[in-house]
Amino acid sequence: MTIKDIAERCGVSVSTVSRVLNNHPDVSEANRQLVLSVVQELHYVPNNSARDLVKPPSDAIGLVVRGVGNPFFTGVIRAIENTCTESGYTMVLHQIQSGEDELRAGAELARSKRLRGLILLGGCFDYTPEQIAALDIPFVCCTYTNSFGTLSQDSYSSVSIDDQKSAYRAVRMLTEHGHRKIAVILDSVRDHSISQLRYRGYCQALEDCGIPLDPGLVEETVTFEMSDGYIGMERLLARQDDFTAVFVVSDAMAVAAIKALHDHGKRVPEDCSVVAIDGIDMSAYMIPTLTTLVQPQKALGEQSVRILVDMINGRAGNRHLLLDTSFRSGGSVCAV
Amino acid sequence: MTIKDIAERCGVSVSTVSRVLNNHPDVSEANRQLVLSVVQELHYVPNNSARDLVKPPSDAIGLVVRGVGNPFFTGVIRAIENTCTESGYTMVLHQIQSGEDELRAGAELARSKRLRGLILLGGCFDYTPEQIAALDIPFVCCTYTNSFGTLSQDSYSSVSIDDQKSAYRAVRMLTEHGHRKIAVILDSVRDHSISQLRYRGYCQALEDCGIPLDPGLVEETVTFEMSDGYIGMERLLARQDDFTAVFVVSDAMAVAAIKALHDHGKRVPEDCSVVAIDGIDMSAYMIPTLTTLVQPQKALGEQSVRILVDMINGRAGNRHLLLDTSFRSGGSVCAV
DNA sequence: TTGAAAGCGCTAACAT
DNA sequence: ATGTTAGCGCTTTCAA
Repeated sequence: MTIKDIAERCGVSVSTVSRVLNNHPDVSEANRQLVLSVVQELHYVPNNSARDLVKPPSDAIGLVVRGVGNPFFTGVIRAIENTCTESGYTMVLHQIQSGEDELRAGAELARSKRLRGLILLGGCFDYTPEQIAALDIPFVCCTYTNSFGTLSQDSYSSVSIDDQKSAYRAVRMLTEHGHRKIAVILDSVRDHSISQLRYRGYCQALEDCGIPLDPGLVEETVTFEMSDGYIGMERLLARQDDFTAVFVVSDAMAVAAIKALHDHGKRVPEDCSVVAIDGIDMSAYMIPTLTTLVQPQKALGEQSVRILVDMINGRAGNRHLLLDTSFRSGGSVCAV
Repeated sequence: MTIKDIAERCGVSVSTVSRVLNNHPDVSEANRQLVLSVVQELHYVPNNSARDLVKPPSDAIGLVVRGVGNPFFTGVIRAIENTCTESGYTMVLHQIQSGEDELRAGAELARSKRLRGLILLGGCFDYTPEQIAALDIPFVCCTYTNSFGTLSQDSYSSVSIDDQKSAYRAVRMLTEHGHRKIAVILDSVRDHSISQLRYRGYCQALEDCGIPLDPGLVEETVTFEMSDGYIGMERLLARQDDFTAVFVVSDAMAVAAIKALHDHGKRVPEDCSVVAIDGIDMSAYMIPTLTTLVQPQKALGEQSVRILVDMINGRAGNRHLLLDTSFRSGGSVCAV
């Protein structure tokens, strides 16, 4: 079932059919109706691959996401979608697996869909110049930067928070509440991940307060999943339970950690204060509300699109935006 | 940068380049290496649209999702992805907006990607035969059925729970705990949505228990968002607060409703019991744990793929699977 | 082992 | 207003 079948059935040429399908003006009303009715009747659906192949660069912006299910991404994706639409662009979302290479995926998407620009969500922190060489359209790293890579600042754009600083703030907030025994839960501290950056902030805060780093209070989990937040806390408690506060690398894991504390007879915040970073919707509905440093999801998405659109239009080059987290004071933290 | 550029640069024909790119055996090792190195050097990336256009039906299964951010979908998507891979198929995820037509999107995806089958997640409950006519590949509705439509059973497949029955079970569980004043929070009860089905179960349960339906206890929200769970509960409380239990249409909204109860000085479950349907990850980490009827996310995804694969292989025709929800007893419900 | 050429479905000149 | 035709980038016969 192609445009040709429709044309034959109507007794017109493929161009006429194409014109009708694309709302071109130069078609007689009679033919327009005829084509439309046959399209209906035969249940014709266009082949977008063929269209993509032949159409000039559309006004499409690609969004490559690793893990659409990540609750923190939800708000960011929505903001990106809305801002794209407002700016007259179409967003094409492409989800990739944990093992996949987002740059490769992005490059393929760019070619196929003739994208004008690309936004990467949940990518790696350590690109090399060769890796991004295949990308011949502007792109922006959303919610992360090339902290561990060798990219020059002017070869890519990014919109993110300062992860190390935010973690620092979170932990300092705890020390200001008199906490000295502060545990931390995160996934690997040495794989160039977001955890590594946030761990740095944790260490820095302790150091600035003259608190020695206690390896027994550092819990490294296998994954970033909620379940590992729970397990991590259990392992922490099994090892030593004299900490009065814990900094968890993400809201989701913090929620699970709080549950683990509760299940082991510890009250939050009386027996243990909990602070995290992210500010996902759900954590605001916890009882007590999770105290956390909220990433500006909406702004992260919006600014990513704005920077990209500016680049597409040649109005500006690569830029890097470091957005501030906002402190959401919940009930999960109290003074010692 | 096309395959032609590579060919010219290498001094070979496009066919040779294509062979290398597709790992065909009949290429001399020398040429293979040459092509590969030039591909590297020029950062060539293939155009998938052109590939899709010319390749025979791949082993790809399409997944059209309305709202990837929906936490309930997360587990289902993961199961679908895993089962596709296990079965030797590739999953292609396509996210659509609330206003978009999932059947149309599915049909386009099917043509473009030469899909073998389609899975719809979060679609409408009221298709007509004409609407599905454009779909010339097998498809299965995942987590919903055509309850309000006019499709014949053998014209489509589905894997879902019995929403009405599950709601009935949830409410009966409350009545068995002695509750008579039972409120309900859901989005529109008359838009052919999942809420309408679950509302029916609620009404049926009340009727079977001889409890008259009190319109003041029925709270219809505008959206399915968490925030509306909170607002819904507030409106309910403002209207009359003598109910001892509430049935909420989804876990996410229930979590928010519990927060609203708490913020208004009501304890859960002592002052008000709460039960929901879904069983998202997060609700298991609530304090108290949310009592809910858990949808078998993994099975929903797995079975959808199995049915689809059976159809693709001609091993079976359209089927309908009604999976059971499992009761998760949390701490959000107690006897009057 | 290689290359030439047809054609996938579609759009957009260009011609009429 | 309509038809003819040349590609878009790629894979795959078919010949050599």
